[in-house]
Amino acid sequence: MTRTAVDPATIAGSDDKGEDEFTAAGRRPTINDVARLARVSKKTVSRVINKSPSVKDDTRTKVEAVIKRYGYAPDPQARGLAFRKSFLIGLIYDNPNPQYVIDMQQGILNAVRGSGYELVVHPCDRRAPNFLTDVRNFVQRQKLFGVVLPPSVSEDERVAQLLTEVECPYVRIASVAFDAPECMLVTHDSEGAAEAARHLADAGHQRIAFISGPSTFKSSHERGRGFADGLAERGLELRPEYRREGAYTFESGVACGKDLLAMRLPPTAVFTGNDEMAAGVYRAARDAGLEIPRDLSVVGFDDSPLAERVWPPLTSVRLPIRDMGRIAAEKLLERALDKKERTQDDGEVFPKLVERRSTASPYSP
Amino acid sequence: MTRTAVDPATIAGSDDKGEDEFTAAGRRPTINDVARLARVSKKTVSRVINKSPSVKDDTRTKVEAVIKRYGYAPDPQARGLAFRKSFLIGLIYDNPNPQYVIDMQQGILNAVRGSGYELVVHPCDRRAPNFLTDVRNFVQRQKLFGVVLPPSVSEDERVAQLLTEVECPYVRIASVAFDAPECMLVTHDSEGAAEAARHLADAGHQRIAFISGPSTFKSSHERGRGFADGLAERGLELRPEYRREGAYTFESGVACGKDLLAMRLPPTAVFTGNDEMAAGVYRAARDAGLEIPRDLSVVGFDDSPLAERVWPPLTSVRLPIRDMGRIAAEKLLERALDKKERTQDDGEVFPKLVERRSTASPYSP
DNA sequence: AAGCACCTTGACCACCGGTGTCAACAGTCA
DNA sequence: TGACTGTTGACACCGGTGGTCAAGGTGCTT
Repeated sequence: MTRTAVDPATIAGSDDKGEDEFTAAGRRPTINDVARLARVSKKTVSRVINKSPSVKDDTRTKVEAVIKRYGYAPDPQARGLAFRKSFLIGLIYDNPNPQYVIDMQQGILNAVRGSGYELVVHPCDRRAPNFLTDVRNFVQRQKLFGVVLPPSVSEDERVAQLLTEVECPYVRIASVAFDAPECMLVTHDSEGAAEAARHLADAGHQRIAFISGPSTFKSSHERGRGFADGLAERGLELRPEYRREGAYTFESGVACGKDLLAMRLPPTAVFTGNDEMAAGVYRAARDAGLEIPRDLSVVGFDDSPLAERVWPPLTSVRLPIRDMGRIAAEKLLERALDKKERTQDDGEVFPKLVERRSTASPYSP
Repeated sequence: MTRTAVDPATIAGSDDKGEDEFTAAGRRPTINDVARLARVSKKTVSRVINKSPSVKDDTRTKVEAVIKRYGYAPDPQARGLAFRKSFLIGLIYDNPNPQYVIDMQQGILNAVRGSGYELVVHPCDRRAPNFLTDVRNFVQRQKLFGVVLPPSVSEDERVAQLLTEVECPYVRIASVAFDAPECMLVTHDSEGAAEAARHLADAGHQRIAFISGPSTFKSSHERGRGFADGLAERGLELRPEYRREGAYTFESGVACGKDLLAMRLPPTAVFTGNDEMAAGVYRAARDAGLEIPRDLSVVGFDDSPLAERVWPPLTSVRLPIRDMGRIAAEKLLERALDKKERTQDDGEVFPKLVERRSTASPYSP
């Protein structure tokens, strides 16, 4: 039986500082030191570290005691060299939203904390000519253990194909499933958008607009589709003249907002693909002399901190981004643990509408 | 002469995909392949990679041609194992501001792009009991090439001492210098704060308040000192009763703002330690029925995107955070390049006041 | 009691893909 | 001819891993 399992967690999580000859000096114990101190061969130490089943319990205990006592942790470089793998998880992203990225990082780190894995971040530009080469170099040279792909990189089939080619495990985070379940974390954006639609429809709005993100994001379509479906449930239609395509930026939100409000029959409610653009609509409304929510209801997407900082506080659809990062990383790590233990999470999360004070019934003078 | 120089840039920056036997398969060429194809020993290839001066020019040319043709790049793990160093730069931070962190990351990555170094992020909690052990484990196990320390971690002498112990180069980013020049990047926050003070004083304000960040940040004191100095220049005093200590969070901004505005003689202008708290003051002012800037002038610090998204747009002191990240990383890399080439940047940056629409002369009815 | 299989362990070697050390081999100059 | 310098390669090593095989212990069977 070949064991490819790799899990230094038990030892890497140790908070000991080491002792004796290893305290003062900067020198850390090696596997040879541990072998000597435990009076076993280094091969046995290796067996313990890699959780080989053919080690007697008291030998294991003895070795683990020495490991813990002297704060030994295997050198990831040496181990990686032998395994032809590193213990680095890559986060490849092309996302303008800092809060999204930070939360995702935090989530991933929560999952790998104390496991000996580390997180390497790699922002990129999907439109750059050397984008794919860059990603390939990054993944292959670092021999990444796995990568997490949030939108919009997750939607790029070229990236998925490339990672398959170089045999690098990945988890794609996206609003709908378009890959094998173990490679996907589905966020069901459409559900959240539908909830926003029902919320606005139930408030009595008829002229309802939608500002999407760029069409290069699948989530843009998905949020649009969910929103239209939600309106349809209430017998309303998302009319083409009330649709605009933004760029997920504040500025594009201002522009689309101004454009919508300049219509002969402007909308009384706007749903935007993210909070940044909602903030842009706030600006447009203010410039048009309109008051939110009296003259215009606004709903955003992301529930970023910004939603609480603008006035009035923005009703927004929340995605549990930290959890997403955590689950994605867990899915990667599962593959190393021989799939023994599966977490409860099935690779799905659902958004949820957070109601604040930016929506009201349409004003009828 | 022992060469510790490490600079795979020339090759790591290559965008070639390789050829022949290395194109189709996932297999990448090793140093042995290059040696064989160039008809030299692998040691000589190693010499070329490490820019050893004792290689004949035509040998070097020959080897470099093969390297380029087959898209060879040395394995960072193997190299690291031999060097007892990795090619990973750590960013250890304890900072609640996502924009700050993302900008810093981006700056660091700009500096190391194409150099073969990668960025490993390590958020932490300075107050956690295992904070130092955690940092030590991270740095030592990964054998980090160097670390960048933004505030507030940069201000922690225990961290600096620990890094010195384990012989890990670091660059501390802070508002004042308190370490050797090659270890410091000074941001001179006090200058920006003074500029804010002069701006408010020149507008005619007399009752001027300051909401600092937590006292665990040296920058809090530094910004306060600079602000007081700026006021003093104009013959004004920063009175103790107009000082509050916040936590760099929106909520703390609201609280301190409400507290100030409830005074018998409330301030007519407020300077806050960051933009988040300024947004909090906005909220407090609105809740008190005050209009900005008519009834209250506000100046923030950071010039985060938030400054443009609130209404009215916030006047704020800008720090060039991306540049700071870039310069910090460059300072680290310089040490590898045998200090031959020094960049122009001396390890200093200066903040700058960005005037928007949140300040005016005090309202006198 | 002997014979047997099985479990556990270690000794040893090769290997991952690079680097340091040192010696050998030019070629040049005195 | 010898000393010196510049260039190159053989070999051990970084700190782990896998593989093979044999030694010793255990428990089981007969």
